[in-house]
Amino acid sequence: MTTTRRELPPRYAAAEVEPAIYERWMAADAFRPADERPEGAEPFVIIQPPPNVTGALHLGHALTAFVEDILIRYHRMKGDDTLWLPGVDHASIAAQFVLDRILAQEGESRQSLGRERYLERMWQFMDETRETIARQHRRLGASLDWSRLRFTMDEGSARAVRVAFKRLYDDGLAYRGEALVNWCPRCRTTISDLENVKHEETGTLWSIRYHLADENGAPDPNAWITVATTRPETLFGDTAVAVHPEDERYAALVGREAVLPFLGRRLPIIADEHVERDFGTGAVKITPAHDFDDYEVGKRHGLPMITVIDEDGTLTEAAGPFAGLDRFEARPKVVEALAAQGDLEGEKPHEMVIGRCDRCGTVSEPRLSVQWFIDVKPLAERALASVREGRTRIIPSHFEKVYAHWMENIHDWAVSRQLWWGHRIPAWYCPDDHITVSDAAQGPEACVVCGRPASELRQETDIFDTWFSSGLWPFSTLGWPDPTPDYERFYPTQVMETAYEILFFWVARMMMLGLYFTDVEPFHTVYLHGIVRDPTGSKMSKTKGNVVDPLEMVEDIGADALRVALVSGNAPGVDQRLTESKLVTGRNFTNKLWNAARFVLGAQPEVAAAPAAESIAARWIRSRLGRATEEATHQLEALDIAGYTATVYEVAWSDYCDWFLEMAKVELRREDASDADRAATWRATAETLATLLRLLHPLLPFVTEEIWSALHDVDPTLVNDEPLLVCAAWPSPAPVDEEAEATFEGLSALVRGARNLRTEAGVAAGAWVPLVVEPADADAETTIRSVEPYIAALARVRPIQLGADGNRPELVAASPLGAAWLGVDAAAAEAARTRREAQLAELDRNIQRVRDLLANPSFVERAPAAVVERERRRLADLEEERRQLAAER
RNA sequence: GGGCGAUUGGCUCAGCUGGUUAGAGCGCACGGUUCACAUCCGUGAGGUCACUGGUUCGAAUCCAGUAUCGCCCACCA
Repeated sequence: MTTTRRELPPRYAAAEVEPAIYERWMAADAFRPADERPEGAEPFVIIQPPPNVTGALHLGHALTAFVEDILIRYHRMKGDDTLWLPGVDHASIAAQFVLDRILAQEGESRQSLGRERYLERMWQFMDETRETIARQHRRLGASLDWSRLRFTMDEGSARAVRVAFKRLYDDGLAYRGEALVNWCPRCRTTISDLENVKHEETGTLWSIRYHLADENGAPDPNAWITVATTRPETLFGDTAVAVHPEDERYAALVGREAVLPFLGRRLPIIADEHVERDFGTGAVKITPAHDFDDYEVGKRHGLPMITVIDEDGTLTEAAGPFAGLDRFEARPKVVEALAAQGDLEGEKPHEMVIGRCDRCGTVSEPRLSVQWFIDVKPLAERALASVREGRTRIIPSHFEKVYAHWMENIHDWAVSRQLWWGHRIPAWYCPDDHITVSDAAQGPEACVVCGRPASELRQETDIFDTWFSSGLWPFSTLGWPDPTPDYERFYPTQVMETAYEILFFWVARMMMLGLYFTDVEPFHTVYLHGIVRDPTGSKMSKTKGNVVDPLEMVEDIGADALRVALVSGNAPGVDQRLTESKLVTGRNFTNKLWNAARFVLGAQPEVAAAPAAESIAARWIRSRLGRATEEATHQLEALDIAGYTATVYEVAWSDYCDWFLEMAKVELRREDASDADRAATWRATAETLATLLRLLHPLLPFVTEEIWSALHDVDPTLVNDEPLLVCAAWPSPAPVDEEAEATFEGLSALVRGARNLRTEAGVAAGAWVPLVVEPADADAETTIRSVEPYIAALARVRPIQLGADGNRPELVAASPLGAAWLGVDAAAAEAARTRREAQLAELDRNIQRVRDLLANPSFVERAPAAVVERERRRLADLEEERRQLAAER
């Protein structure tokens, strides 16, 4: 019977091979769940953060895709009913930011196009970038179910948004009202607390005299109260001056009035506990429309609220002579004018915290305006309880505290945005300003209050914060609010995986909205990964120019290699630096596996296998792979990605390649082997390679698939007649073969010992030297005889003499099978004796340590029996080793 | 001002609920044209696990405190 042969090219050409493999997976429809849940299968659904449509994927996306892909591939192989749904987020503010920039290059702008044409242009832009993102995900190997691709601006999302909002409104949790919000004068929209990023900056603290009003209300040139402010340009909006109620310095002034510079408005001097006596002058100007603290003070004291800064950041008419100036131009001018009239008492640098727009970096402006809000407190309570009570857990767990702290201090969510790109708020106003909220696609038929027909209603022009639709993602993508088959089958989900950076933005919102609308936790585990940084630990950013493009990396070293680089040794929630050496490690690993496969395929004998007894090497590697399977399975179940990676890396490289394949070579090349023996050995080699490929597949999907298909070509039964690895089964652990493992332990110790001796004795690497072994007992002697060819080849020793002829040197290696030494001359042996003595001393130290431990009655009494037993065995092993090393001549 | 995290060989990092002789990759040293792989193979050096105290038979691991670094949250103008 002749065999089919397959050869692999010398180099794994990732850039060509990987896309072709993805095509094969797609053609086989490998990522789409079966039409119905298979009998007995467990659901496993991962929620992926839909990337923003605004551009290309970065390394963070790559890490996200890799972690999730590893988990989903494992669960798919395991036979679970898996779903990993791809999507894209419309990212309203970010998208507008990007499009505005593009338009600017074309000499156009949002304003010049108008809402309708702007949105047309946006859709066009989206169609391009959405495809880019999908293509890049495929290039990374992400096994997403593309048949379920969703977009937060599609009709399903739009309907979910309307229904959700109407329900919140009907339940009294969504409301419209005037309040002070963070405003970005550049983006000209409200931004949420989360989008208002605080920066520590050095500003100036000015002390300004506000003259007291005399009996006629005119400023008294000789009496004043000095206020401290960092924002003199807002003084036109002042409506009071406040001091602390118990501040004796100012007690007499409370109830009197001060006069506002430039405008002459009279400001009551009020007492409020909000004022810190020790800060500045102890007196504060109160500008309720431009400061969150002052706003609260203003509300408490019923002060007027005057807006002096417009939506574009320029001063309003209320600023009198300074009207029309930009807020930052106005500031020095106001200071100058105050100085000119002698009312500037002082200025000093001041460390302060300034809010900036997350998107564009512009200093945000507290601004009084009418907005839609959601009262999220009741939702937050449930979301908090879910995590506290363990119905949803967060990995790593310390983020549970961070989450709790945020939930406990949550404020109402300002959800309206004065932007165009997004879901328009489904609220309609009649001429009497009655509000009608409707979830119907075509809007309400009439005003719910006065019954005016739809034709007289106008819809709110504001849109929703992007995160409102993202917050519905786990269920809106499955068909909610309808009880669709997907919703019934895949909701609630299992794992939500994302970067810790968006814990509040997204995860918290999904928890709150999910619980509120579906009455169940949207996922049971939140897995948070860290940030990928540059080699110096800096965050990657376009402005710093230190951005690594994952797609370039992939073209260079392959998606599998990049995956190893990003995923290995990275604990959840911990930032990592991506270094050149990690990338090289990844590349080398794929290369190693590739070459191992080349060897296996190339070593195929001419004659096909006939049943034969399995060699000790094959038995050992099967057993070893069984243990690795068990370990990897536990690690993947526990979401320990780095642990899984380490396990399979180790078993592939050091066990399969370094030990097993070297032993297989011995079997395949020994002259006394029959064709049947060779065929059997080769078959075991190929079969165990297949098992290894299954274990490695989630980590190295492409290269393993390519090798798998070569094995399949050679003989489909090698891979259990499964043509595609992606659809193949996760291995069930082979039973442990105690005998084979013990034998291997003995032989590997002998080989290692002999290699040590070679190096120590300075034997040339290629030279064959005699080895003498003194077997520990009769069984050991039998065993040694059975593995002699392995020892000879791996340690490059020949001949191997069993039993000492009374001429034992001091330089020996110890092993469970017995002591061994090289047949080299005395001088060479002498050269290494010192080292051997050091080894003995080390052994003695260890023996003493364990003896002491066992001699300690409280250890023997209190430590678990298994621990004591293990120490006893260790002592025996150490003593045996010492006996062999130091045996009398 | 609160809170969280980190501190382990030259570098980058693993070490779960306390029980190994503290690991890996890179780097380093020595030796290798053994017919899969130099993107490789073999051997080796290198760590009082930041510091101080405590709990325990036993601590890198738990507790308290200190130091340095980083992050998050926060309405002192």
